[in-house]
Amino acid sequence: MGATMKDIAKRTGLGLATISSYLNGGNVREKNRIKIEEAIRELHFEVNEVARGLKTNRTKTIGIVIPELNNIFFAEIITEAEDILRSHGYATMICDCRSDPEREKEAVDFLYHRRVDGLIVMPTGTSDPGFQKFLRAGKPVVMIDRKMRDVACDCILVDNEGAAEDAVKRLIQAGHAKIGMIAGPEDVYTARERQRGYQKAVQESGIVCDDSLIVRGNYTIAGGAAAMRRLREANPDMTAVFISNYEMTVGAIMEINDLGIRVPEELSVIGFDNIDFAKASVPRLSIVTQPTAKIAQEAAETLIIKLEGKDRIVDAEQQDVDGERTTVTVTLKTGFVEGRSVRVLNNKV
Amino acid sequence: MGATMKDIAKRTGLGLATISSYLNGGNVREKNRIKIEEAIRELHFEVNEVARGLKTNRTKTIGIVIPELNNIFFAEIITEAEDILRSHGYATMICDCRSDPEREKEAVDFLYHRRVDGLIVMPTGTSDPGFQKFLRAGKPVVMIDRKMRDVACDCILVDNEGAAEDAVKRLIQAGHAKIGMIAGPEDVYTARERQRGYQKAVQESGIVCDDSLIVRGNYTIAGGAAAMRRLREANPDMTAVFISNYEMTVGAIMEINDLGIRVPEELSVIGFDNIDFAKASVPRLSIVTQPTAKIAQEAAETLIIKLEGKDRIVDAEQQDVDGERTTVTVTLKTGFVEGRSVRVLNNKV
DNA sequence: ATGAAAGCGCTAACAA
DNA sequence: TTGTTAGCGCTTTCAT
Repeated sequence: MGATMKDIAKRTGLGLATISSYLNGGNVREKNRIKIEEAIRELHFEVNEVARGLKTNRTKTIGIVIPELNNIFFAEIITEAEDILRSHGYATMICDCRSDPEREKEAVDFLYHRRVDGLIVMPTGTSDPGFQKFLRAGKPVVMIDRKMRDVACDCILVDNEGAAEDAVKRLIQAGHAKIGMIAGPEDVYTARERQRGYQKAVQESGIVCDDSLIVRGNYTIAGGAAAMRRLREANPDMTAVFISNYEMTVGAIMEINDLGIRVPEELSVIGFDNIDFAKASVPRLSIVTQPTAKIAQEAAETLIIKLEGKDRIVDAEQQDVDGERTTVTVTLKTGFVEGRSVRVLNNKV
Repeated sequence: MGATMKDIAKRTGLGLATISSYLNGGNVREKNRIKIEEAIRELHFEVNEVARGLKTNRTKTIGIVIPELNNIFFAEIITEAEDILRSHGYATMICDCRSDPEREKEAVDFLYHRRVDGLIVMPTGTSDPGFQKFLRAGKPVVMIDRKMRDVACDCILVDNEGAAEDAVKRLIQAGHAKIGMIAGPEDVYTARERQRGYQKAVQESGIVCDDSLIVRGNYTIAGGAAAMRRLREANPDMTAVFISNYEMTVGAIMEINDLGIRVPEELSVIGFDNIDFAKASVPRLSIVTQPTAKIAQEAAETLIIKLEGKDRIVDAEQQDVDGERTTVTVTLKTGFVEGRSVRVLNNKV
């Protein structure tokens, strides 16, 4: 349908190589450059990336594998990453594996067949769903939000433990001694980290440390609401609660409203993610925020550097010899947005 | 790196065509089939889709263009569509244009260059960002959630007007006469439709129809909260409110809680989308639901049928002569999930 | 700086 | 059924 380089060559009377050179930023005589540009315009020529990909063995396409697309935190990262990659000429193929390791394997395999140049992933399962295959083929893999010990690749992490620890310490500093936590699923990496942060803060401060103060939700709105209720039932005298993801924060707040508990007079609350929700809450919620844009940016750039850097063409053998390539692990700091949901107990507000 | 068909041919002593035939479901002698399969296994052969795409001029890739990825309604549809398409062997390239017509154009152009086989889009702008180019090239475009008069393609819509009308009529039937609406931005197609539904219901019933009863939010949580406040201020005697998207529903509910308004005793509420939120609300919220999975399914299937159907190879000329191809417009019914947020005024509860 | 020609991995005539 | 061959549109030596 569309015009090809051949057409441009014919039209301009130049050789194929010259056109190719022009297209790839090579040196072309001024006179010819003009002719070529004219022909391109007239013939509506557009490079066929597919053919180019076949030849160069690079598709200029990045695969993205995530647990859930309909989760604001993930969606925000993806949106941003896609934007950056596209501005560098890379297309993205997104695969939502619905937190299912089986589907995750399929997705990775699918992307491998599609010959994507690299991968950005937020792993779901515990064992490698096929990332090694990419690495062995010299294709970069960047892991987000989570690390896997048996896959040596770049990682962009968030200091989840530190974030939780910091949040809980703020509560402690404000004079709270009986602090509940709505934790996430045990099999989720970040959930474990956040819980560890809570425990660290609690233990270091020597305040009440009771198992009944930690209730596990499943990262959903309903789960957060149920957890809040159980937490309150088991600990009527609890003065503060830390909720460890967005959906559960929404659920917990709804439950708090329903129980008629006043925030922060009767209960202090620190939530997670989503500043929009925090701002709309009354009183405005204090929350831990994750640097989604920064995560995406780091991930995309790490990938692009590996992709375009001079060490791009790496021998599969050589990597095996090395045992591991130079990989980077970036741990980003979380933020904290102060609201009015934490009551200061030990001195006047 | 990977083995090619040639390698398989050499290994088995067969010709290239036989291998190709096997790969594409052709008839191959049992004996050879086994040999081929063995060779494929041993050599870890995998079809190079890029090469195949070059030859067949089909990339087995679908482009998706949406206004916002971090919007649950869109994300749910995309997730589902991606899943279906992938199960049919199609990869999806998703472009988030952030509700910006300019970016939308870029995205469509980008996907065109990438030679995607078809498009699923939820248009943002008012003028064609380049869909015609696809249609002229014989590539199907399926529009979701919205129609554009100057682009003749398949459309999967939701009966927004009917949904709003139905919701408001439920309130009227329950005896409410002063019903507020939190409407969406004026330049959003679905927002206008929902507003029209409200107006229709109100007018037909001859109840109070005051401009101050419609307040426009911007489809965000904060916008919903602000709108709720204004609505209440302007109409202290309003007994019911209809909120026309999910984010604003969250915001409105928060504001209602903050103002200490009891639902449904003092105010009846009908929200939109997201059943999770509705369920976790206390009292459980009555909401209009959109059939996201069904939308995705219809869109994906419509596309696949066009793609694989016999009328696939359509002449550009012929289409122009026809003026328009056979296009389908499907309008899906919305659902309604009954909660406990609507008070019945005219008789006992 | 430019041209000629080979070939990336596959499909699809056409022959056998 | 199977093999031979000619491209798909591009990049990339290697000459010129």
